Order: sequence, then structure tokens, then C-alpha cells
Amino acid sequence: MTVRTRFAPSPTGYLHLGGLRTALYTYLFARKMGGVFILRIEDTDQEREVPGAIDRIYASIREAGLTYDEGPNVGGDYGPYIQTQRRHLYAPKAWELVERGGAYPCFCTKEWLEDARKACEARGETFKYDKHCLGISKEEAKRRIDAGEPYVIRQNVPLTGKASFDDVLFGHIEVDCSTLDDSVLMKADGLPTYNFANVVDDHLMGITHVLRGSEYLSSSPKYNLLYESFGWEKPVYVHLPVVMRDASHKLSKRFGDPSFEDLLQRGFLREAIVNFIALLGWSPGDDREFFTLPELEEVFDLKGLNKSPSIFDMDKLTWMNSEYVRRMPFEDYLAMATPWFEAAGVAHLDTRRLAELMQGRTEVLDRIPPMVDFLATMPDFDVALYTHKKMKTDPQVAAQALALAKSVLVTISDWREEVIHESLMAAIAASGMKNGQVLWPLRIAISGRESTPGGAIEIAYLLGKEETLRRLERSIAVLP
RNA sequence: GCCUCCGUGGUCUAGUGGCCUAGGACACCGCCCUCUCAAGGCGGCAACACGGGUUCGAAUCCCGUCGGAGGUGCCA
Repeated sequence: MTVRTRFAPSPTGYLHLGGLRTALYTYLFARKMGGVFILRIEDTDQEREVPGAIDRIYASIREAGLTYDEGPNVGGDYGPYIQTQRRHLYAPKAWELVERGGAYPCFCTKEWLEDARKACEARGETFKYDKHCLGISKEEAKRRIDAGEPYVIRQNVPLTGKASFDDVLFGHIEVDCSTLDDSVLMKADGLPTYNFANVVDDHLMGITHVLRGSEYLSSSPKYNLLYESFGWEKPVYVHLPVVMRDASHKLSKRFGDPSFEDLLQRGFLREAIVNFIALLGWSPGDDREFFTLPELEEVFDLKGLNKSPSIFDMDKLTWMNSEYVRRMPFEDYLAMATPWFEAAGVAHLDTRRLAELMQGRTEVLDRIPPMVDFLATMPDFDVALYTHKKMKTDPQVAAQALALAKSVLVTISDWREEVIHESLMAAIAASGMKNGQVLWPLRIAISGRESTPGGAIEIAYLLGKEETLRRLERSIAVLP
């Protein structure tokens, strides 16, 4: 039997990292099993739908490298893959369920229910619909519906007994039917709720394995009841724990947690994000940490899934990203870094050399500008920077060092790193000073920064002779 | 409140009764290298939530407590 999995997001905004992880695992499982990965859009809540969200979801999934075999804008034999385009499919199924006794039409108004719920809450009890409309006869129901009265269709959950389901990760989960409410399956607007649509579509689309967030863990027994009423074969369930921002809050936009898009925009590499996300709640079983998507498709196994929620750790993502940056081909790095060099106003310099210096120091691309912008404009700095205990320098030493450096640098006509290096080193050796005593102040004098990507020689080279001397003279002039 | 689930260092995790004086990674700290930073090398800090059982033996099995999460919508 061919494995068929699906990722079924709602177009209510961007694809958050938890969603991305669910999509990733669903995709990986399908690939690992040589199965089919399907994308389905669950847009039955018209009110919550955000314009443009569908396109953003497509873009994120594509950007992550998760190719789907069936779905909107790809096609497939089980389409359409957008629920509002399947709307005609649900009502007949719902009425079939009514015939089978698994559901019933309900005419109670939203307002009435809300009041009842509030009253219940006030008494400190859990609200449960009392099946009031279950007693309405078929004939009366038909009459009222024909007369245009609004109605919904509710699931008819048995009053007694147990409902259960089996989850690959969490095992057998069982609840008393008495604790379950008759949830709405078909809304008054004629569209199904998630509770119904997911069951119908998973069945109709031949989904064999359902991977989804653990927020559905407690309603899954009810879905199984539906499968049983229909006499349909149940899928294999795998509920995934939540991705948290800290111990008690899940990742959320409101707290400023980044989406996949945000991360990409900030200069995280998609390969690094995917790799990191894969390891958030899943382990290959050994100590290996670096995986390409094809490698993940190879080694992914549901056995490595973790049951407890995991906290998204930006520090570790940042580290992993810096590893990916370091390992990428130089030309690729140069191409990716160039826009950031432009943003920092240093694109007129020898960017190839700058990129060589920067590649090993770039954790995230958006950190490039603040690291290199001093090359564009000389920052103001405190002369205290000349004082460095280990380098054995202070403003007095700096005065000598800078004078020496200047005397050497003005004579250089062939402004290359090797030449600058040799000339400076020869002069330092002749002067009897330590390397650091000259090089540290020089670097400070031409960069204005305590730390820079590269030493005095690299910085001088990048700046060019004219600018180096200009900065040097200016710094000498302001020495106390 | 009720129902369900979860609980290894600050974080991601390995571990499925003896291989565990609990392994790896991130972060943090120290040292080395070094013209700064980064990288690299070496070293360090730091966990089985708690309490009872079961067993010759428990992070691993059972019970309870505590803590956290999810659900309790004509949201998904």
C-alpha cells in the first residue's frame, strides 16, 4: 500500500515554524516511505482567512524545498485540494451520517448556546450540549429546513462508553464519551468545520498517515467515532508536540517570534533552518547534526520523534547557520553577501577580499552591515581604545606606533597586502617594538573599532592607500 | 473546574532494567593560538521534577504528588 500523507494548513497568516516542522516531518515520512505528499488548504473558516496567506504558504513550502505531489496548483487525482472548492462534497456526507445515526440537524442559535455556555461557566461546570435537537423528528426537521430556518449538523456522540484512538507516538488514548460534546460538523453557512472536513477529506483523498499538531490529540477520539459511523478505514495517527518559545508559551507572532519568512529575510539560510527544525523534536538516534534535505529523506524515522514540546533556541539556530555559511562555496557566499555589502555602503571596495575575510565570521547575513560599515565611514572613537594591556599599548605608545606606521605606509606605491605586511613588519622589527604595539594602535586608528573582521593590514588594504593615510593622519592629529 | 498528554543540564537531545561515576551539541566560563574579532585546540560548570514502591539492580517498570502543555468554539 502506498503511503499518502498530507499537510493541511489554514490560510490565516504566514507559515510559522511549528507549521513548517509539521510540514517537514509529513514530507519526510512520505519520501522515506516512497509515498505521496499532498498539500491541502483548509479554508473553511471564511472569517479568519487572510488575503494573500495562501500564496505565502506556497512560497514558504517551496522555499523550504518541500515538493508536493498533489495539491492546488499541482493537481492530482483527488482534487480539488482547497476545501472551499470542495464544498459540495460535505453536505451529502453529513446527511449520510445523519441517516446512520452518527449526526443530527440542530436549530439552536449561536446566541442561545452562548448564554447556556456562560451560565454553565458561572456554575463552574463544563458546558455540554444537551442533544436538545436530537429529539426533533425527521419530518419536522425537513419542514424547518425547507422553510429556510438556519441549522447546523452535529455529531451524535454516544452518552456512554469509551472513545479511543491509537497514536504512533502517544500510544492508546481513551476517553469516556460522557466527557465529549456533540461538536458541530456542518456550519450554518453550509461549510464544514475542521472536525468534519478533515475526516471526509482524509478519507476521500486516501490519506494513510495523518501527521498533525498535538492540539488535535484530545479531539481525535471523536474523529474515530466518525470513521466508525461511516465504516471507513482509519488512518495511522502521529501527533506532533508543540514548538514553544519558552517553557510555557508556544511560538507566537504576538511575542515577536519569527516566522520562516522572517528568518529568511534576516539572512538565515533555508538549509540551515530546515536542518535545525528537523532536529527540534526529532533525533536520528546518534550524534549526527548536519543533514541536507535528501539525507533527511533517507534517515527520517518516526521512532526518533520526541513526545515532549521543544523550545525554539535561537542561539543554536544561529550557530548552525554560521556553520552553513562557513561551509558554503565562496562564490555563493559572495553572491549572498553582496546586497548586504551594498546596504553597508562598502560595495565599492574589493568585495571579494572583504567576503573572504567575512565568510568565516558571518553568523547571519543581517549582521554583516554593522561589522563592515566602519569601512565606509570612520566612526568616532575614544582614545582609551589605544590602551590594551596584553598588546602593551596606550596612547603614548600609539603616538610612536602611528608615526612609524605612517612613515612606512606613505612610501608604499604597490598597495597590496603582502607589500603592506612586509614593509610594516620590517619597520617594526627595526624599531624594536612588539608587533602588537604597532598593529593594534594602527588598526584602531584606521577603523575606530575595538574589533574588526581582519587585522590592521587587511583593513588598510581594503581602505586603500589614500583613505588609510587620511584616517591615520586624522587619528594622529587628535591624539592627546 | 473537567478531560487528555508531557516531564534527562539554561536549551536541543542520546538513553527502552545492568554497557550510566548518564553520552553528544548549543550557550556560558577558563586556557592556548593570535596584530583585534572570529575560527580552531584543550579544559570546566551543569540534568534523570519530587516521593513511594517492584527488582539482586531503575533515568528506564508501577502508583502518587508537583510542574507544564493541549482541549473544553457554527477556530483550525
